[in-house]
Amino acid sequence: MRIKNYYKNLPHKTIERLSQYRRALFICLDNGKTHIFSHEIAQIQHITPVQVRRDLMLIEYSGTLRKGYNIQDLIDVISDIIDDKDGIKAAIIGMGNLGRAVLKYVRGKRNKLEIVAGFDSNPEKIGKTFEGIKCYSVEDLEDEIKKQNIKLGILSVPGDKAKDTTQHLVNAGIKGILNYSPKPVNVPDGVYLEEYDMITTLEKVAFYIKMNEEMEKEASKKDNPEKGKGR
Amino acid sequence: MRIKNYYKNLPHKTIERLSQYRRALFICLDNGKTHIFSHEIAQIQHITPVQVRRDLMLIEYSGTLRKGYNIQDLIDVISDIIDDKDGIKAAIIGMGNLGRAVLKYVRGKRNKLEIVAGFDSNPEKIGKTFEGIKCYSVEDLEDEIKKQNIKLGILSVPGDKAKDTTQHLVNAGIKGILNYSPKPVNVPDGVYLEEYDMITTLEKVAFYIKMNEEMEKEASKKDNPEKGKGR
DNA sequence: TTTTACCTGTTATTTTATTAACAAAAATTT
DNA sequence: AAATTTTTGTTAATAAAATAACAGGTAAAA
Ligand SMILES: NC(=O)c1ccc[n+]([C@@H]2O[C@H](COP(=O)([O-])OP(=O)(O)OC[C@H]3O[C@@H](n4cnc5c(N)ncnc54)[C@H](O)[C@@H]3O)[C@@H](O)[C@H]2O)c1
Ligand SMILES: NC(=O)c1ccc[n+]([C@@H]2O[C@H](COP(=O)([O-])OP(=O)(O)OC[C@H]3O[C@@H](n4cnc5c(N)ncnc54)[C@H](O)[C@@H]3O)[C@@H](O)[C@H]2O)c1
Repeated sequence: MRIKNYYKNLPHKTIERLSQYRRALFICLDNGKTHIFSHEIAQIQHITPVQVRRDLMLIEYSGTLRKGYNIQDLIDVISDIIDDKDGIKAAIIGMGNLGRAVLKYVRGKRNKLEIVAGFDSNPEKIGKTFEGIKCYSVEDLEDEIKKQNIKLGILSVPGDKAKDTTQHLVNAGIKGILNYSPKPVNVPDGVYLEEYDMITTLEKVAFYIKMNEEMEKEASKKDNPEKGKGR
Repeated sequence: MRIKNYYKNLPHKTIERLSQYRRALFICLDNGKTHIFSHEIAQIQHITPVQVRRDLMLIEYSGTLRKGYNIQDLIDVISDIIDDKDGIKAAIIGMGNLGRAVLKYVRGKRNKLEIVAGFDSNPEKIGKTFEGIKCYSVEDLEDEIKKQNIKLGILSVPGDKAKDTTQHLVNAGIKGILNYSPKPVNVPDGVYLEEYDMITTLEKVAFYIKMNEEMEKEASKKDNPEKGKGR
């Protein structure tokens, strides 16, 4: 029991990092490497080597002393943990700029996470194929989700449509939603929700830019104290 | 001193939430509301009312008992803290699907965070205008960044161009980078870096979908214990 | 062969973040 | 006018995450 399900107690942050490690490992593999040290992974991910080793300890993966971790092995172990054995099907609702950017980026990258359908309300888009996946009418949303057993919905519709669309997804029995629309939505218990807003990320970067600048200004005042006297 | 700079000690998570609160407050203001309770903000953001009140305590903003917080006031207070007084200019490097989606979304939404230029290597895009902003050649990147005093770079170029482009941004004296390219990049001290990968977010959602399902399966076994005996 | 340098894996400690508990005050009800 | 309800603001307690400390082992160097 413990052996089988230990990953259910993994910290949320570790789950995120495992996905990031795997991405980094794929890149390293492409570059012809076979082994990697914790400090190398750490450098790529901008974290500490201890953090990496601790995460790997939690998933009970061991490397070789002085040789590091076997990249392909580690990819397999991480995949075992974070991927669903049978794969999870996803759909994009709202095939605009963002929806298509997501589709293009994700499509074909992970074999256990497949985008199998798009939905839109615009007649010009309905029936068309984008990156090899078909765009359905939102009117068929509930039916298609059920029929194709789609569990994950990626929401990229305009803000004023977010609430209704979410309701349809929930009605269809969706299991998780990644909401990129500009309005927060609500889901019932049992549906996992994640929301992301680029403006928040941008504002965070802007805030720390401003803070760094102010701290530099203060530091230079200390070097020339006569300049920073008046108060 | 303490009064002037207290926000430098705000937790990182609080900074993120302040941006999210402000977004929610804008929406409420649009809906004609003037006041809001902590539990209402909490409900929108899927967090607890205590979290909200604690954040507001940290920024020393007080509401009115039994009336809640004045929305416009609170927006102003948050803006004072997270916005730069003189505004921060940003540029998008890589005007593809993603770059244009970002541009379209962010453009004009925040008056202290302005996207003022795009850059691309594709001759068909260079010189064109998207959403009212001009697309320059990457060859002019360093010059334009310096000339226009652009401090924030949004990276949405293909992965194999990420490293070089970052170097150019750093050379030009950029202060912060938001990297959406599929390869992690490195920056020197003093440059604030944030990276975001949709696949990581998707994989996280997929992981918790899988976990929820397995937990439900186990729970139903407990209800029909005879079914789940064999080990 | 001994020493040194270099990594891993784990436990202990510290820091950061969240939640709980509760006092105080204003509006509302009885 | 007393009691009740509702909501804020703050301190105290808990939980989650990150970092530090270090033991132990292996390869390479001396
Ligand atoms: N969260 C973020 O970081 C972020 C970033 C960029 C854009 N956005 C937001 O995401 C949304 C999509 O952005 P975009 O640039 O692709 O916009 P867009 O206008 O290009 O695309 C929206 C698409 O949704 C379709 N649509 C409209 N109503 C619909 C409905 N009821 N059901 C299904 N489809 C419907 C439209 O036909 C269109 O194709 C916008 O609301 C935008 O504000 C969010
Ligand atoms: N992090 C994420 O969540 C995420 C999501 C979607 C896409 N992506 C990635 O972001 C990048 C952009 O995605 P997209 O869908 O817009 O791709 P795209 O191909 O539509 O856009 C890339 C743009 O970059 C331009 N470009 C190429 N080399 C350049 C250079 N040296 N300097 C400046 N511009 C250059 C191209 O001309 C093109 O306009 C891709 O690498 C994609 O994999 C990341």
